[in-house]
Amino acid sequence: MPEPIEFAHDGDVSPPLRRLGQSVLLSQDEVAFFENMQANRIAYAKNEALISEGDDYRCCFALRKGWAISSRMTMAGRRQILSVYLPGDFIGLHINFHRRAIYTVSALTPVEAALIEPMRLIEIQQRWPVLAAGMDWSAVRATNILSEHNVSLGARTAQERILHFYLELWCRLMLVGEASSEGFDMKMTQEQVANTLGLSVVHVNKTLKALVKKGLLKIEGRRVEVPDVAMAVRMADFDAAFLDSFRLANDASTRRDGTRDMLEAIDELTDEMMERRSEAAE
Amino acid sequence: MPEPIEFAHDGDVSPPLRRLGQSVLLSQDEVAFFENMQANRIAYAKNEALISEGDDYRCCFALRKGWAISSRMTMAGRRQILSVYLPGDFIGLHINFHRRAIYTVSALTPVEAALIEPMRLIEIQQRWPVLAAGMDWSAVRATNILSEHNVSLGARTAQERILHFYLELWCRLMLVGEASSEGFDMKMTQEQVANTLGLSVVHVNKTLKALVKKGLLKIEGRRVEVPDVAMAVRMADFDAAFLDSFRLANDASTRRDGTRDMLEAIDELTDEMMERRSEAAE
DNA sequence: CGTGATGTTGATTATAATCAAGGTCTGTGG
DNA sequence: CCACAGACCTTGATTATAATCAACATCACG
Repeated sequence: MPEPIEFAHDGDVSPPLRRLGQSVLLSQDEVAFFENMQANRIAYAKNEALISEGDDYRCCFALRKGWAISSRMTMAGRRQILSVYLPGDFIGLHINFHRRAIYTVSALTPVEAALIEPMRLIEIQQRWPVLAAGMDWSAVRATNILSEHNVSLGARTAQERILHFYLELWCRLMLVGEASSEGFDMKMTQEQVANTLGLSVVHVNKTLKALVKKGLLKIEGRRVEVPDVAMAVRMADFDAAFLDSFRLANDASTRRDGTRDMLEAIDELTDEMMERRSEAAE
Repeated sequence: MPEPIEFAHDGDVSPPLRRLGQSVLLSQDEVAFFENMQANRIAYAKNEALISEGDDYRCCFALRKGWAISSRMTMAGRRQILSVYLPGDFIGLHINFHRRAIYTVSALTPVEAALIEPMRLIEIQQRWPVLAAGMDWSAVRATNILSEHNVSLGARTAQERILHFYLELWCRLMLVGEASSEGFDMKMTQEQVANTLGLSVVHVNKTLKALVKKGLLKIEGRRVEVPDVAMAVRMADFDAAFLDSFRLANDASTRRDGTRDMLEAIDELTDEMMERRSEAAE
């Protein structure tokens, strides 16, 4: 029976490990293997491409520092941002299933990424089942986020969309210690937000102003705060379940960072919302 | 070394197996195991729910007959359809990662589904690696489709969106022998299309009319045809790569159903489009 | 026959895109 | 230290796209 490890400080572990550790109970061996695996690190400058659409380069990354995005170009010349990668996220986990990359991944800020060769992934699947389960969950979570964006794009107003997206980022950042319960630092420009949420820059700008005016957001430069979380969660129809459901090892005892309070608060609001949603359905 | 199996008629195999066989080279044992696994079948009536949002029921299905959809309700009372399941697709492969279902799955037509217990999935992962790889690809493909819908919702006009969606369905149906190179039978109402593509029913109706008028679609009742595939593919910015990239066993020799011609034609158009897209990017 | 679900159409309104112009901030080179 | 360029943000005016509203038509089915 593997014994869960205790870290003196969260700073001791890489963000990817930290995220894995939140969803899965890793043994010392697994931790060692995983941290070791990140030896091969690459730094990317702001705006540099990690993967380009059409490449037949097949490699996956664990994001250690910085933000990245994946995007696709439309023939009409529009860019759609498909996902935002934050520290701790895996990039291109399934790239090996394709002959060539079907999207571009580029650094939003200076980035440090650990390169994970395909062989490593196979090794993990064969020899480290718990690690593999954690990475599976990571992939499932990425799909959940994508689904949630689908709901936003298809069925939410600009205000709801933007607010929802900001809350999502905030939650995700908190889970890797890159945001406090006060707020977070937004690394995306309004244009990038627009390309993520299917809106024009101008409209994003105006909508943000409106949200600030309503007291749903507080924005000073890059700094974002949410004055009234309960109100924001309600108005954005936000449910943290899609970010935080794989709780095999994810109970109170494993969270030593204050993250829990906020996520629990959102969970509570969720129950209330589930009911109201059923009512709305008839 | 397992030997690939040959079927006298495609009708001899279940749609899920047929789809797996297109992406992965299965041995006789694997085929036997997989077909056996589908013993436990459930029939659902039109509109019946296979899985309901909030359920803690955890089971996955292989869809054998009929169409199904997954959807979510917004608090504002809007419904967003997240994915459409066609014969051969897996439903809820990752439902075990969640405490409770985060979306509803319901039958669009009468449905026959094989129930796959969680234990079976674990067994597959441990004992049938090739089968597991095929199912992994299935999951990746589902994510690709979701990404593509994201692009549609965020960066395509109503006409492009609808045309793209119809082409997607056509391709997917051809791969399971439910459509011919002439066209296919649309099982969704205009309202369901609207809820998938983030449009209003009225607008879907008018846009469909416009597409028909332009000669991009031909619609008679449920029957849909695409008079000029090349034109349609170009105008919808359609690239079949996201449906058909995992070609370990997917070369000419494994396709005995005429599907290849059309997909290859689309592939050819794809190269041309890739170039134009790069130009558009600058 | 009704009755309910689906499809169709035109008129009106709302939301967001586009266009155009400035404004602010930051880093760079003179 | 200042001037300048480029990236980003802001704002108002105009236009386009799609939603909403309101009928009515059609069809399948009990």
